[in-house]
Amino acid sequence: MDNNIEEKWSKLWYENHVFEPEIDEGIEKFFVTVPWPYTNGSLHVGHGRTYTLGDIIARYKRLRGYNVLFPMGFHESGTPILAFSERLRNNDINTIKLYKSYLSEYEKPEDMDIILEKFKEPENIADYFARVIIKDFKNLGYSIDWTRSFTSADKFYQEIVKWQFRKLESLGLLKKGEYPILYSINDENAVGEDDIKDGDTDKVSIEEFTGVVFKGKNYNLMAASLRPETLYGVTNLWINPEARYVLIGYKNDKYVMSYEGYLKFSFQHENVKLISDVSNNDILNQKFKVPLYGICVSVISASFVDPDNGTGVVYSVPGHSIFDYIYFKNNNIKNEIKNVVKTNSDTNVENLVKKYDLFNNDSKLKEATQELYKEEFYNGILINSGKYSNLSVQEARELIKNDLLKDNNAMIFYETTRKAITRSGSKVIVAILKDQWFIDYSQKWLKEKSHDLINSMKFYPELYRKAMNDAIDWLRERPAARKRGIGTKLPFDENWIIESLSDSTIYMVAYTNRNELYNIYNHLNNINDDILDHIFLNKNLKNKYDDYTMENIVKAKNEFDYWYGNDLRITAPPHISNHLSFYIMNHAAIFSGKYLPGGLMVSGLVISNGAKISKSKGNVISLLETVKKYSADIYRLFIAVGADISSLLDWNEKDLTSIIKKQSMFLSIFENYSDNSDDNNYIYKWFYSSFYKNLKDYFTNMESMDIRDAYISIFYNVLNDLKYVENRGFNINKALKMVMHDWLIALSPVMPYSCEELWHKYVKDSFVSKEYLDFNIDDKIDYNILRSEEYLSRVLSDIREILKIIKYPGKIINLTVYGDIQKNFIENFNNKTLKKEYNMMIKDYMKNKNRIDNNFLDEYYILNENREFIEKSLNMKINIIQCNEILLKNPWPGRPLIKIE
RNA sequence: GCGGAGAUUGCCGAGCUAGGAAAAGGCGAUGGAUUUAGGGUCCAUUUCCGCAGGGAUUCGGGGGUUCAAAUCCCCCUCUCCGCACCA
Repeated sequence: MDNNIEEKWSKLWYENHVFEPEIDEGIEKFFVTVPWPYTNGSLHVGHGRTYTLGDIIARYKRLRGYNVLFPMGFHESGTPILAFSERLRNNDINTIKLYKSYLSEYEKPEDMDIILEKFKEPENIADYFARVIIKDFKNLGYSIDWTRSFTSADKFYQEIVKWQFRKLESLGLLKKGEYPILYSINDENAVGEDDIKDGDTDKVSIEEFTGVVFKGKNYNLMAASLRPETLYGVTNLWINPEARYVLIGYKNDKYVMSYEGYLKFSFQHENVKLISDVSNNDILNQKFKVPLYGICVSVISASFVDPDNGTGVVYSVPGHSIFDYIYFKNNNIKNEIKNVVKTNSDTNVENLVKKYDLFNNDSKLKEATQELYKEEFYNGILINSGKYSNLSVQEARELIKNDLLKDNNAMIFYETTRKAITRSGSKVIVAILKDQWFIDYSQKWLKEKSHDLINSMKFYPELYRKAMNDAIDWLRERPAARKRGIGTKLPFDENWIIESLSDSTIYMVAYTNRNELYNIYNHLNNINDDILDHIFLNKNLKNKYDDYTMENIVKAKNEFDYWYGNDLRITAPPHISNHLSFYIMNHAAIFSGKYLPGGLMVSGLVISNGAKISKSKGNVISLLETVKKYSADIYRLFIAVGADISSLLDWNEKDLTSIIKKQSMFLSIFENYSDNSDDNNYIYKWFYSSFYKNLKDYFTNMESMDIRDAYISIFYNVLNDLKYVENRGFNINKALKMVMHDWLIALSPVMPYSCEELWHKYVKDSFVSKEYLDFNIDDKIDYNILRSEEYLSRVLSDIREILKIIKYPGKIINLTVYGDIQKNFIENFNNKTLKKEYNMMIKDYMKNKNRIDNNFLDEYYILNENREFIEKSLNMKINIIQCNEILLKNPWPGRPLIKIE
């Protein structure tokens, strides 16, 4: 199908408002959504799966007679667009390269620099890609109602987000608290994955250390540890002889730690004061008391201590730390080594040192440490640890940590899981945000409501219902606002921007009445809560509004009442633990009854040529490129039949080729069509029945969203049937003519362009995209005729099997079909009214019993009707005989006797 | 580690929910047909054995339940995904 045809229909659909539905109380509505795309770049073949599935379902529901709303908007919230724009402003080479590659799909080379220049303003990136994505989606033939489109940066929409947050607040779901974040000291800003060097490939996260306080005469030492449960095994403390240590004041007490540690600590606690530097000798000359345990230990220099990890002070547990143990042995330190954790295995410090030969080869040091920690964490029991003895390591760790914190013997110290710098080269640490806003998803009433909702929804495939329920249980508080990024200002505190996933949980409501809300906002410059309460929650208006506003309010409410409930939302698995959970929980919190989500479809991931799609693998294939190269219908066909919805779909040339072949076969059958036949044969009746059997299977499968199976029936099987008619020597045009009308409608959800073109050429001058398909087709299927054809092919295959085994060439085939004798025998045998003279048939009957067909087809007639076909297929003559005697070896229904001469 | 999904033929993948002659469909391979240059299209074959439509063996490994197990139950091995503030 050439691009001109696609363009033509795309334009005509748009001009004729084919996909812009209006309220019609007489018709049942169906409201389907897919997540709005994020507009920081162009889309690749993987992105297209969800959107295409959405369109296929929208189109299918339309042909089933539903009033279908399939809208689309754009997500512009969050930091990535901002970050990309900033990098362009900084002339970052990789970012420029990336955006040039996006632009090269759409623009002439000479225009690119001008556009790139504009991208230094973030909103231009968002606007630009929203525009090209619309173009991509139109090219793909999506039946989207673009008149209801909006973005998360639109002012009127942000009124809804604010309303939503005030609702959450009134429900007691908003909270404030402390929260650790990744932070750049130089930039004085929170940093995300995008801001960190190699942040996407080597993830940085936050680790919680226990900063244990060792009391001394003049000041305390703070040693940050991940394993507070080993406290009773402490033999000494370590500091680095080369590092700078400082004395700090905090909460009426004095502490010593490395300078780097102090910097981090000061971002995690309030009112931390740097007093002075402290000489290493001063520290080394003192003893410090181990909390809880109570003994005093000395401080020893150790070069392996990293001043930029934790506090730069480490407590030494040679019994359970391989680093400490090796340093003990290498430096001949005589302190007693104490064991405080017991496991049943041989995995302990000494054995691991031997196993990996760590004294001579420290390359495996980290690995061995991991192995030890894992073993002790999961299987360890505390010993020699005072009142904590006999507790499991997991219990003891929590308990000791809490006991230490309670008496100010420890403070929480956060550290990054690896050393990280931003793209601009400044250091990334963990800072504590005061007054972080959270949405509290941990509340029981909300979890219960959400589970109820999930259990009332439809899931495709079913397995995601459990995944969804689990995700809801696992969710706790979620930070819901950030200090920067594109988005809506938090209504209670304008210094905060609502976080980008939290501003997109109920946005589908605005698809129903986008234009009216837009009007109201433009007219009033805001949208009061009482208006939105009225429209969305059916509450009474509190204020008086002018006629224009009232008109829009009434219309907006009608639209919402008619369309809402999002009947089906389609996404990918990575959304389960975030977007979909928020979607469900926010709806459960705010809405009820028919306005709650109706169903969820989760489609598997798309890979490309066997590998995960990523820039580094070089297998990113742009959606636009694909459509240009192949065609929208080919892409859509691949999405529909390439894999089951739940399984992963591999985009590759080989599978694509076979789909292209099938599609061009389909097109050429139509191309060669002419209405020229008055031929009559039972094969046409068979084809007709078989077609409606396939259509019936199509309906069954589409109703349960098994799109692949549905299209194997209606596309592949029907094509094969047509070929079969042709191979049998009959007229393919006559067969095609009988089903063309219904076939094109049924295929149109997946191949809208081809079907639209063929429909206009051969059927009539209306839009196939708006045609309905009759669901009641049972009376069009003649099962007897389908069985006849099955019978025929079974006989043929039996004959072939025999021919294969016998080595001599036969000339004539005698086919003896069952007669009245056999029929009567079966009936009488079942009724136990068998006469004596038939007894000799019993043995033969029993032997073949489970292969006998109990539909008594007129086999004599069928074989005679198809005599020519059989003879031609086998290149042999056949004799057909109807049996009328009692035999030792009988023909039975479905199993004629075959004798080759 | 926890939670989830999975292992079927040369390969990709159905079948498993409701147990009843395993191998749908596709790709690849083989043979044949076709005035097919080649790619194309069609027919057949593609676990093994078989000179009559038959038989045997198979669904990651090992047990069990059952007249009957790819399917239900238990154990083991291996693979993939998620584990949080990021769209």
